[in-house]
Amino acid sequence: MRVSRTLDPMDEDFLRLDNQICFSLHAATRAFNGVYRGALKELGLTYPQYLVMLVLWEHGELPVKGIGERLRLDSGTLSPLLKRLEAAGYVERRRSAEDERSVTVRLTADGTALREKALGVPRRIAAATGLDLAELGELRERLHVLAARLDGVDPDDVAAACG
Amino acid sequence: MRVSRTLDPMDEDFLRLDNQICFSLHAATRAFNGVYRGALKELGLTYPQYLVMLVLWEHGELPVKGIGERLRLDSGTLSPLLKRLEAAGYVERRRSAEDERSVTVRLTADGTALREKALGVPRRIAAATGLDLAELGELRERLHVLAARLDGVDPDDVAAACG
DNA sequence: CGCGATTGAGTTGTGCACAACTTAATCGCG
DNA sequence: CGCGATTAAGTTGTGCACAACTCAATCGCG
Repeated sequence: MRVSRTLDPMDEDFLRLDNQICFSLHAATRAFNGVYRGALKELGLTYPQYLVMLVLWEHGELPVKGIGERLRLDSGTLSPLLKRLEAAGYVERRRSAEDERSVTVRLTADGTALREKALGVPRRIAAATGLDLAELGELRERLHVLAARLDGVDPDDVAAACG
Repeated sequence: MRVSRTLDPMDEDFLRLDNQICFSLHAATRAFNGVYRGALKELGLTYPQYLVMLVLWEHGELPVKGIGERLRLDSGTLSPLLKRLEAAGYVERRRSAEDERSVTVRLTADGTALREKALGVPRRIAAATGLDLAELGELRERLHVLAARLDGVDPDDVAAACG
């Protein structure tokens, strides 16, 4: 009963298009990472570390779980990353008093001060894209919708249909 | 002399927008990866391995360098990845006769056969995005332009302007 | 209250990305 | 031809993403 699907000549086109789309996304992300890498080197931050700092600059202080919710990252990724940010002197981690399971991450003076040096980064990145603010905003919106849609997909659905 | 730049109130807006854009791109890529992960599990492939297989299904046989050029990946990434694809029985690697520096990667019978099972994947992914072919094509084009633009940027330019 | 279920953080193991490096083969210029 | 420069692949080391797991603290229901 699934023969009609796997023999569909459209699938050939999909495979070709897929080649281009998934590669484009992959390549765009890595290109972005590369440009950020250059911009962030002087701050001593990697790109994911910069994301965490952005969140902390906005919220001041958050539990690890709160950072993870905002960046969709789990403790397996955040724990070592935060340990490195702490070693760099940009954040402090302290066990919460109310809930001993929770760890609160707070900016140090150095971490707060780093924001001043980071202010120039986004403008430079935006310039490198060659897009104006409106176009960047639209791209952001599209990617946001796409990510939300994909995050809502049941993995088993996709797996089941591709067996 | 750079005070006039770092005090520009626009930089505050850029930092906020940047927060959203770079996060959106990051999140979209990881969401895509997640959906592919589910779809590719039954094929025994990771997403980057799938990209390599797509290239090989199209070209049949390529030197490592040729794969790297098409996917913008270096030997540090490809060598171990190809070793795993070889261990899985999907490709063969053989030292080129004409140029002993080069290694030719070729599909095995299993690797070629795997394409049939992969044909159903992209359709399923496309469905998960909720976008039609035209929209996907447009997204691909935008990302392609963006990546090309960012790849062309001199890293030192960006670094210099963010000191 | 007491105990099983849940939750938050961390650890371990695998794979990818990339920088910096090594090694061996080829190229090309004098 | 000979030798320094370049090139292809591979290795090493760091950091991220994620799955699967541990452990301790908290929750919540009987």
